[in-house]
Amino acid sequence: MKKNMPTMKDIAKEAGVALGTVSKVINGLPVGESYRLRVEAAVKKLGYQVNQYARGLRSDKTYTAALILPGVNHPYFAGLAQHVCESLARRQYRMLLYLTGSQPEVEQACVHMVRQNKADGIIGLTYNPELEVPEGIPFVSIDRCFRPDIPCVSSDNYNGGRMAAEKLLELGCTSLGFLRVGSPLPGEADKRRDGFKALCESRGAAYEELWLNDGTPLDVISDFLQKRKTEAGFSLDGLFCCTDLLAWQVQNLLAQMDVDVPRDVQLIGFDGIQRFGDQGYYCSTIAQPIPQLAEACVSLLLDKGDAMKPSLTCLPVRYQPGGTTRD
Amino acid sequence: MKKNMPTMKDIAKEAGVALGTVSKVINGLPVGESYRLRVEAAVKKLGYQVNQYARGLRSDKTYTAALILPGVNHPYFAGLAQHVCESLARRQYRMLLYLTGSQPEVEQACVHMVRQNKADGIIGLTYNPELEVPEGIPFVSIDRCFRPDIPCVSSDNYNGGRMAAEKLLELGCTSLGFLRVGSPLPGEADKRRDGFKALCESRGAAYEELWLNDGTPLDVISDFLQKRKTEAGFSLDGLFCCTDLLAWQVQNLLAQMDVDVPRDVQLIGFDGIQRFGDQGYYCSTIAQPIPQLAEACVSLLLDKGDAMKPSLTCLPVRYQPGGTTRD
DNA sequence: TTGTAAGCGTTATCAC
DNA sequence: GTGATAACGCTTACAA
Repeated sequence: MKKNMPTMKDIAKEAGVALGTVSKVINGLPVGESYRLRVEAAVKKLGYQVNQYARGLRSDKTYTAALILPGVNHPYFAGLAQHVCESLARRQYRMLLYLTGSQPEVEQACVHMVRQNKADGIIGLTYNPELEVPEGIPFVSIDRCFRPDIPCVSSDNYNGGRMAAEKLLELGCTSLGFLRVGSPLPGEADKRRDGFKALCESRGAAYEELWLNDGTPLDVISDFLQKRKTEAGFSLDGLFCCTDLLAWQVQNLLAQMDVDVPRDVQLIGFDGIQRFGDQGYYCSTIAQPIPQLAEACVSLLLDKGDAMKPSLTCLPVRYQPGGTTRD
Repeated sequence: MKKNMPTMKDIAKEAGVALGTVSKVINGLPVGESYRLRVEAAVKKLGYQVNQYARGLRSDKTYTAALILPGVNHPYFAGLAQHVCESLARRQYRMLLYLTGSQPEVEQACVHMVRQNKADGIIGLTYNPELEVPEGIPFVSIDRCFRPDIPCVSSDNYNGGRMAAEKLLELGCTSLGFLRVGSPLPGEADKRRDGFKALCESRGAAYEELWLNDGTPLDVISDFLQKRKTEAGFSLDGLFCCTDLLAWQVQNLLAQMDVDVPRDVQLIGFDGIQRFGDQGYYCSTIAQPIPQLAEACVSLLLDKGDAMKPSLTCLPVRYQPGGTTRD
């Protein structure tokens, strides 16, 4: 493979100039016009490509960033991967993708691997609360503030929760419920509840919640819902689910119970997941601004201003009707 | 960043051995027991990590592979990315992800970038029929045979088409239709039609088709369906759609037309896409074995046997009921 | 302004 | 079996 790959030396010989001159031309440093033309011609003629490895070895700049995610099969993660990759590409960066399955040890191993591969930075959506991040390598965290010196980017979960409550009340609900299935480890997404609850209380609306961890059988949710079924319909008339996935599952459970959505209960999810990536929403939802989240991460990681980096960046969310509310 | 990173030289000094000895220990080459222990202790003490860039520079082995995809937002692509990444990780390889938006020039640019970054190989799902692949860098293609010397991996699309027809006939259909929206550029997926049609003909079943390119407005499909609506129901009683996405769109159109699925028409898609990645199918479908496809690609790319590489590897598909058929 | 040469952290080839 | 030493392709002082 490298056998046939021309090097700067070859270019220098072909163009009849010195090695250093070639390097300067490649890197856009000032050089005599006639020399530049000769070098550029030789580059084209031999089809020269810089060897990023050699460059990285020498100058500690690899134009590569690593994205660490639990997986890429879930639409939210897929969206992040897509847009982070695009944001990086816009800056001529390549993306190394590491998948962890949310296992703390794997997350840690990924960080070590990144160190080996000398990426210029890491964007990570991780759960390991004790993740060791070697200093010197820029790290931006998604949805999780796990160290004050590591900038975290997330949606404005708190306001998202508030918006959900506000919307449900605006749509005529009087008795609200919050359902949550998620990681037992704390994260920014937990604020969805806080915002929702806060608004309920400030408006004096009835509030109830079910807080579960990942892995809880659906039966538990089913029971919760079943107990609230009344002859006329349902004792709660507005439900906020912490994710679209949960909202979708709840929708199915309610359908099985002959509770009509949105007539008997109105439902709002969170995330803004679309079928097949772009074919419409599963439910009314608080949509996360995924492209902007991605761009914020990349910008925070690479656009080195001298400015102090905010420890938390919250991007505004947006209410998206999707058929499970009466609007 | 590198300031604090210990190098082999540091290890050698710490352990009081020569540089070459350290290298041998790191690479598992035979070395005196006492030396090995000393080196290993030093490695642990200083927290040494190999610099893959330096290694790559020297030995042209980077333990990195590139995956080139149109995007990662669509569930099929997301599944491929997920499983290719896992298959690579199992072999201690990292994955560089390049996204092209199916644009031929971008695809070509990605191939060039990979060359710069000296990946050990490329797995690509590309459309550019004239994609130039520099020799010397292993390339495995997904769903597209575009050069005889480049191994292609895909599902057994032909048999998938046959299975769809067979299943529809088995379920009582007598008048079958094939619907297709896809790239105008030829690919392995086109064989879905061939298999479907061949089985229809061999069984003497009525066959009809609609062959469209990406970007065609839904109205065209809608018109096609509308024309086949009869008083009693629908003039076709079995429909095979070339993708689950199309099957889902057709399902919606039929619902709008008050044609009942699966009562009036039975519907089979292709791909095996699940909602939220793992929450059940959109429709009855011919499911692609995505983990196996990924593993096949990686194996073909990295497991260098002296064996000749097959120019086409077709993996078996599986029929998956999903509510749009009467089984 | 241009050319020269010293590394960057590894691996691999030799003498010892 | 072990330890110098020369590459690998590039950047960057520094000298011409």
